[in-house]
Amino acid sequence: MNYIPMPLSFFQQPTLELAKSLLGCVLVKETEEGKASGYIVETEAYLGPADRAAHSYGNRRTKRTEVMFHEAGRIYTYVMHTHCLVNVVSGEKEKPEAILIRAVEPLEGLELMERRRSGHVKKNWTNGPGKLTKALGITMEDYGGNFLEPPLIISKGYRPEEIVEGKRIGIDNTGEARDYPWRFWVKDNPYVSR
DNA sequence: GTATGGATCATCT
DNA sequence: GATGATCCATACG
Repeated sequence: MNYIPMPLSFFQQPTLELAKSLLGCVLVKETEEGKASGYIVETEAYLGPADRAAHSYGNRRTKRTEVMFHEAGRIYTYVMHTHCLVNVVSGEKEKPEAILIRAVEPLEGLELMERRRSGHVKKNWTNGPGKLTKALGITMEDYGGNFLEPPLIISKGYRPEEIVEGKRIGIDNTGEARDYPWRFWVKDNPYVSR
């Protein structure tokens, strides 16, 4: 299968628009073991300065959040407990906004994913932000790169029939930011988390 | 089906 | 030393 990276202009949409546009696109990771990919079916937006739940709240700029201050299309990976999460950097330069990829639907490299997620049924390979990174082989080594060229790219996929929006997940002590409807997913897709 | 607690580590105070 | 943008196993209804 041949993948065509989305153009830079695709990533330059407003963050909430991009979060919706990413649904149905294909996330592809190439490693020495082979290629693995999946359709993006769930995303979550983090709008820097105004978002108490974001790492970049109040323009907090540290070694970790640095890449969010760069141009759209860059890769922001982050280690949470025992897992690695992956984000698409959006917004203009100096605007620390990003979109968390929460779930994908397995497409290519099924045997590879099955090995990486051994002991689980297919549905549980990629239906969560920490799971899909493991299934696709995404690590902190991808931090700071961009989605326009290998080994990690976002490619054109399909156009979802219906997109649903709702409150974010996994945020409970961050005040009102918890209730912002900044989570998007493809309606009725079985790989969406929860 | 829901609820709870432990794992385990980079990052920040 | 404290804190999580999580996952998984276990317990219970």
